[in-house]
Amino acid sequence: MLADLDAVDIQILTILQYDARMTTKEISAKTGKSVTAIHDRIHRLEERGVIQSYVALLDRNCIGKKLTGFTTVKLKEHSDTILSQFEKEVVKFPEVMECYQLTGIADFLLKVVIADMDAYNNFLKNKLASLPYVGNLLTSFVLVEAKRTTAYQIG
Amino acid sequence: MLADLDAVDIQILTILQYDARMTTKEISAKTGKSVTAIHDRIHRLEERGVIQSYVALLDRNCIGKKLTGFTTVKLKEHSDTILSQFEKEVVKFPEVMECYQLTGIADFLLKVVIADMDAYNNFLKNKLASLPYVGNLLTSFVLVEAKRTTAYQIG
DNA sequence: ATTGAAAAGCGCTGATT
DNA sequence: AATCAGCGCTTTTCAAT
Repeated sequence: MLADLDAVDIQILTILQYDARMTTKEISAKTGKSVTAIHDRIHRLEERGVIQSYVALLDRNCIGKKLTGFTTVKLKEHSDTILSQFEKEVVKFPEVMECYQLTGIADFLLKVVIADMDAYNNFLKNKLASLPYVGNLLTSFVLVEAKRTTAYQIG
Repeated sequence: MLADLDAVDIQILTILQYDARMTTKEISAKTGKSVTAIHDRIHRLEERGVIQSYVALLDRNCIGKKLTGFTTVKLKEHSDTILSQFEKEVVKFPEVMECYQLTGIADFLLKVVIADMDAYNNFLKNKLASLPYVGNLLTSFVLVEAKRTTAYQIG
């Protein structure tokens, strides 16, 4: 599962995490390796699953998602069945961008990205709270997004 | 800021959010529009900032990041200067993937992705807690990542 | 494992309808 | 808007070291 990566692999991954449109030629120039070598390495990184996907990141304001919130969820019961049943249902909501089962005070943490406060309220009342065994809900809203990256520092 | 997008734009954005490597030719086939039309639309979506970037997403297990945690931070004082000073410093840590200023119980929420529990402990003690005006820290660890997507549902 | 060169496909532009 | 043609660049493959 843990892939052993040499310095060139790390360079490639670091570049592609920030700009997936960089050409093999440009990466070749930056690394001092040949175009084919870069091409092969990228191909192997994809095959090994180190690179999972290439995606476009959008500006959420441009598509009318003005509000981000984090909602912690406590369930009323905690059997494996009930936890996984909740998980199975909650991930279907498109507003739920992320869902984590956590240690500590709550059972789940949801990151919700949505149009506005009315929509959030509607999501909580009509969608989330209507799932079975949902107990306490506690929501905090994002005032400032100081940092959000998908790029890991490698090595 | 809010871009008005027609049905074809939404189709394009939806596709590229999941697979940024799809060619204009393929998108053309899926949408029934010409290749040039798709090309122009993508170009305009990039220029308007609707599409912010194209990135590669990695499997964090492959690069040795086994632990994800959420740490809430309360500061001892809450002047604008102190808040923005903290923000400015905390976003420099590469372990901090996301940092939000929140409403409610805490001042900041950090998403931290890191090698293991020892590294997290070290991060908290030697990096985070050493920033000025840091008060209470509360961390929850991710047991299960049930959903994590970068793709918004549009429209 | 890396290289260089050749082949095929894609992005991009401009002209035309 | 769509089609077509054309150029350059990129990807991809192959033979060779």
